[in-house]
Amino acid sequence: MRTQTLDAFQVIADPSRRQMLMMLSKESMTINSLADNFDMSRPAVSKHIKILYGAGFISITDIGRERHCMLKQEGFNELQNFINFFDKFWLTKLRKLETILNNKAK
Amino acid sequence: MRTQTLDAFQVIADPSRRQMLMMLSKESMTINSLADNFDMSRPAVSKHIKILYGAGFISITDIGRERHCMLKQEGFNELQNFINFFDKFWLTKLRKLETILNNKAK
DNA sequence: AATATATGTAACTTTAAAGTTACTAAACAA
DNA sequence: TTGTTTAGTAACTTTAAAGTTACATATATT
Repeated sequence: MRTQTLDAFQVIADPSRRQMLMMLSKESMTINSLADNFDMSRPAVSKHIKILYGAGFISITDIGRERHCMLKQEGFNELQNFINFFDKFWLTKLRKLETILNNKAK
Repeated sequence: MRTQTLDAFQVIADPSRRQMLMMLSKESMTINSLADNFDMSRPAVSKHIKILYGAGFISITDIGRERHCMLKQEGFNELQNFINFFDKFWLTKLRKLETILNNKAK
């Protein structure tokens, strides 16, 4: 696995990482407690966490030898912007259709 | 390039495909007119379009030998659900914070 | 009919993401 | 101090996404 920083879209392209984000929406978790829920080695989970951290999806607080991961809003911003753009597109399209229908009804 | 169907998240992980979706939000375009805007071969664009089509991001209307591509809402649904989930998460978190602050102010 | 245009497909190469195992380092517990 | 737990890193392998070129096919155009 490459540890080079991935962009927000690449980050959520991986199902395991999306699953990790979902789990972290319930409670903050350590690397090991996350790893318990996945069918992959602990180092693999560790690298996913590094990627999530690097892209601003989570923050990490070290408590002794444990690393506590919790969600961070920053990473989601680019995705929200993308989706918002197309939400507006579909809304505009719908309005145009309504206008056409209204004109026909006259 | 594999032509196997990719999920919605994998589809938008590619910057070229996101760019294609942005362009199609302005106007419907043929494969060639799309390809003119990218620094890659026409077959490469053709395969991206196939992927976008396969995941429900675009519909295609054949007119003679031309294929006219236009946006289709279906492909965006899964992404919207994902983002909505976390939008709600942040909103809930904000409300909890407000409650705490209000209690302190008493 | 011959030619040009628009597109798809097959076969191939390159690259990097995702995983593995083995090892290291730091914090804690005995 | 010795051993256990938590986590990161290095080196490596596998796989598939992304691109290429060459060729095939169908529709227009002349």
